[in-house]
Amino acid sequence: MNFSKTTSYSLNILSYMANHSDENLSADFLYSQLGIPYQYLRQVLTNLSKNGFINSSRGRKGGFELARDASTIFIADIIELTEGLEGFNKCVLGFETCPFDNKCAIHDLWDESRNNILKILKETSLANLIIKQK
Amino acid sequence: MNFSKTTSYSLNILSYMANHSDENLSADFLYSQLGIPYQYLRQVLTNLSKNGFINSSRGRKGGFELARDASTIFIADIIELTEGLEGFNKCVLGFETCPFDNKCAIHDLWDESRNNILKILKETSLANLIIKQK
DNA sequence: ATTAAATGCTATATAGAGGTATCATTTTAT
DNA sequence: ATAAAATGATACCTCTATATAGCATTTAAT
Repeated sequence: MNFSKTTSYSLNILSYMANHSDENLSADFLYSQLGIPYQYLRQVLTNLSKNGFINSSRGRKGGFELARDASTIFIADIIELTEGLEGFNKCVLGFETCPFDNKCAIHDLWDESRNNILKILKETSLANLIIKQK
Repeated sequence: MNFSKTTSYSLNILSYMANHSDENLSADFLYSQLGIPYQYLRQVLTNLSKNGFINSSRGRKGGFELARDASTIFIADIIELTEGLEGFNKCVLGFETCPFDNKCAIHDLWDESRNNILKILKETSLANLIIKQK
């Protein structure tokens, strides 16, 4: 019951970038700042780049930076990329058709709480993270 | 962002048993009722048995049944066994010490929602599942 | 007693997430 | 031009959750 490491890594990278916008950040530098294994960090960065969250520039002085304004990148978007949001639409008991007539006893309570979380994820942008932090 | 299959399997098995208390259920029969791979089902049953959730009887006419009253077995107890509840005490961004001064921007909102879920898990017993179903 | 039906136990296979290593390519500084 | 510093791409390793298989042991029915 947790987000994957890849999701955590991605969120951390992007948060860091949002806090250092207009700076070109190399994988080496990010490695020194975040506690992410170097080679895996590289892969995650590639993934974020290929999917339009960040831009990359090659060669000396190359690096990465946010591709869009931090206010337009929502946490849910990132999670959607890294592990999908399907988990938020599933029965607690783990079956598409819940054995209890497609609606087990805690379905309602569960859905309410889970929808709260989903709402947070969809409404909170990287910019929100920065602003609220300060 | 989901419970493990082992957790789902365990919840399903125990829910089923709560709905069929006083019946001795064999692995073969449970296999026919629940969609759980047979050999893995056996392992999960052994795990539940070793940890006091169910009793087993060997030999012909052997099988499994709840070890305690359904009202005393809470969903959180089961999850604690199968995958632990540590995930509910972690920072969204996945770090013990959140980069944002140990309290990132969505920490509060997040904790509230997550605590709601945890509360549900701790307060809902197998008996509640049956009762509410009817 | 013997057999059938059940669990107990344990070894092994498989798939995917996470992590490591290396070479190719691009760009900048000299 | 050349070397250094960066990303691009890709192959492979490792660990764990999940799944499979089979033998050992127990119990009940005959």
